[in-house]
Amino acid sequence: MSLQHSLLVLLSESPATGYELSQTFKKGVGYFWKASHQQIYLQLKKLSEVGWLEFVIEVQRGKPDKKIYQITEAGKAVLNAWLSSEVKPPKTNDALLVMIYGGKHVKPDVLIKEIERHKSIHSKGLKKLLDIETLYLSLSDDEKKKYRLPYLTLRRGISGEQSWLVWAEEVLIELMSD
Amino acid sequence: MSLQHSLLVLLSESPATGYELSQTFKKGVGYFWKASHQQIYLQLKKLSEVGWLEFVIEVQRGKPDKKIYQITEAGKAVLNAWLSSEVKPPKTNDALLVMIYGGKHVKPDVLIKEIERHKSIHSKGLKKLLDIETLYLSLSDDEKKKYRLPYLTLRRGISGEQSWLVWAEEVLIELMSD
DNA sequence: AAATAATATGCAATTAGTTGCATATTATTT
DNA sequence: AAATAATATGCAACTAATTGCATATTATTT
Repeated sequence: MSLQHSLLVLLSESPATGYELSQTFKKGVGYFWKASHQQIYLQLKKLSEVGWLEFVIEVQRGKPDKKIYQITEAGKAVLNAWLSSEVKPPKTNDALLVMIYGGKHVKPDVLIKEIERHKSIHSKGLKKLLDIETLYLSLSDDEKKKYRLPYLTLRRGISGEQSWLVWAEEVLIELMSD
Repeated sequence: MSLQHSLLVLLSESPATGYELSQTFKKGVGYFWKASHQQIYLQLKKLSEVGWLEFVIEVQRGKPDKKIYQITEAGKAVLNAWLSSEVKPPKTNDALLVMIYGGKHVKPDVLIKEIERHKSIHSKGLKKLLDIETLYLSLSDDEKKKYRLPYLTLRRGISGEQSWLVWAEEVLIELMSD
């Protein structure tokens, strides 16, 4: 179950609160992992109970207290073992493709509308990723070296979105030629 | 929950057994939906109970009996309503990207080996999809028209694999330049 | 000969993920 | 003023998916 490993990877970089991690998934690395805040808190608790994470509580004024988690040596050992293991490719379950597959039962307009809506979502997603890339490319060479591997994952996020958008254009052209 | 809708879409094409549907997901349309046979049987049972599917039992010699499911009129109505609804884009949870993101904790060789392994899996997957495309392209124009929309989904399967393989090459070149 | 695969279906325990709800305070928007 | 968002954490019910196991027979592979 790789949510735990995703959390360990992120925390191996720097300590963080559950909320910060939730935001990271929402805004930063959602192109390769997504999880609800409830799931994240649940797993952080479990990881703490087995000793792979520890936390300090920081009291705040005007806001709830923070629990800042950081990875333990045991957590690092587990993470390193996992990083040397084999993982399964992700499974694809894409409801839009199911819709297109069965699309002969509805009018092309219906499909076109939904594909346009998804196109808009993907375009926004791509823009976010390109903004992150712009930020990365503005770093000094030393800093770039530090984030080289995360940048490679971002490249996948970007290339995946771009290829999706190219395909969506192909589909729209085909549907509109009716 | 779109496994039910995936099953309705497939059965709107022609009646099938749970086993055949399971094979279809394994060999034909796994690029946009995957499900275990247990999950498929569970959902077929549910869909039958609510009247969206019905089945006939066919006795076989030397093999277990078959249950051939087909969509009902109620099922078609539900499917049509769903085909006109909005669906969410799929969520991506890719453990290989998590590994690459945290890859500074292991030697490049370790990452390279796992990426090569995934590359092999993806290449085989692409070859399967290209074989299906070859089959489609060998059809008569009339038959092609019949499968035009499923072919568009296949195009996504293919373009997704191709873009992944291009990206993987980029990553390997970067990792091997160390 | 034994193990595995294929054909076909299914039970059930376990794990993973989703959704709604909640607490409490401040800031911003409607 | 009321509603919503942001900051932060969390409980719990429900749904979805995974995994292991099972039945029974034949065919193929080791």
